[in-house]
Amino acid sequence: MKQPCSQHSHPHRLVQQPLTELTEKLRAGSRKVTVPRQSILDVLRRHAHPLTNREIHAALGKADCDLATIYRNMHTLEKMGLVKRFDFGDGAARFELITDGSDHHHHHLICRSCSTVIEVEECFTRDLESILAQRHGFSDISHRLEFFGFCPRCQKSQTTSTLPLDPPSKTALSP
Amino acid sequence: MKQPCSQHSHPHRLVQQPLTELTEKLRAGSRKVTVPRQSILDVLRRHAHPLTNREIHAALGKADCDLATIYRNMHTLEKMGLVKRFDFGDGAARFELITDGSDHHHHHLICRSCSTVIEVEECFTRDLESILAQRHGFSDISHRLEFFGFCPRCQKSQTTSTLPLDPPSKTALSP
DNA sequence: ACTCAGGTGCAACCGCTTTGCAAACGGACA
DNA sequence: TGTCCGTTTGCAAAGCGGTTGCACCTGAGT
Repeated sequence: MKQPCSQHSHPHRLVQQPLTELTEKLRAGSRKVTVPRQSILDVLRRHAHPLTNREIHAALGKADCDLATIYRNMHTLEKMGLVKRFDFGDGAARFELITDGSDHHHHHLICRSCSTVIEVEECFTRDLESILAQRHGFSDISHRLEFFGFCPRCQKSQTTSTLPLDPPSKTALSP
Repeated sequence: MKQPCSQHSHPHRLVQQPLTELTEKLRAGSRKVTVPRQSILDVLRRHAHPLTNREIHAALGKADCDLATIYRNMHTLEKMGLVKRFDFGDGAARFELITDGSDHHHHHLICRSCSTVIEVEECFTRDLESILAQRHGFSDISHRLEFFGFCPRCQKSQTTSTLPLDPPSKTALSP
């Protein structure tokens, strides 16, 4: 959440910067390049892992906008292929910027205790998808796949306490 | 939702029936074999695919109980290993009975349009799990995997109409 | 039958998300 | 630069899945 000097220097040039391919895509869809949209894209560009709408909202800082605006924009950006939606199963949608224009299919390994996120490049399901398409006549098959476990740090802190064997956490993510 | 003659015959024997291993498991966990619990298990036993809490509630029929009771019981039953929770990504948890006592790991192929569910036995992710455990030091790795697509019937009905190419459905499930 | 931990119904509540509406804004065009 | 129109925004209310506190009820051991 490091923010560049926001109060004093270049106050009117900051928002103009990300006029890259992102804004071009927006215009191509007869979508307007608004301040909230640029700020949201900027926040996502500065974060490696998927963010919830609330996290985006919190990270906006001075460029604050309504939470409803973020929800609406994430739908728009997703539909335009600028952003990808992930579901960690905790009831809150998460979003990642699609940087290079191509999707870059990947999954995540999430700590059930501290919600640390690690990107997973491997995906063995493509073959299975075509098998399923053939066998059941389904088309446009896609999948959702996420991994859950306990990260090294949380394993240690659990061992010290009286490790609750059954449901390891109520507050954090669980599959 | 076929219900056996409920009004006139054997009114007090109907509920007694499912005293199988299920109820034994309940007792083993110092859990009581109550009418709502039996009814819920009975509903799940009559359905092949995962049901939401609302669907279970609707299927209860005469043995109606509060929705909150179902929510509470699904947690209990899940914790006791009688029931398995699935997440199709539409915000509502779904539950399947674990019939034979063993988990029987599987996934689902879900139609994005009509929500038809097909069971998928294959799963290639076990190897990947151990790779991830080694590489990142995570423990107790599990995964969530579901497939989405368009079933044969919905493909046909789409072709007749002016197929909306982008977001195929707003009401149904989408990954 | 007595007793009590566990379970239920009810109603209020929580967090994430959507929506209706009036005002504000972006961008094309004159 | 000014006008215009469709898009977007802020605000507030509501929808929806799920949880919780509390008083009452019930299953099951004695």
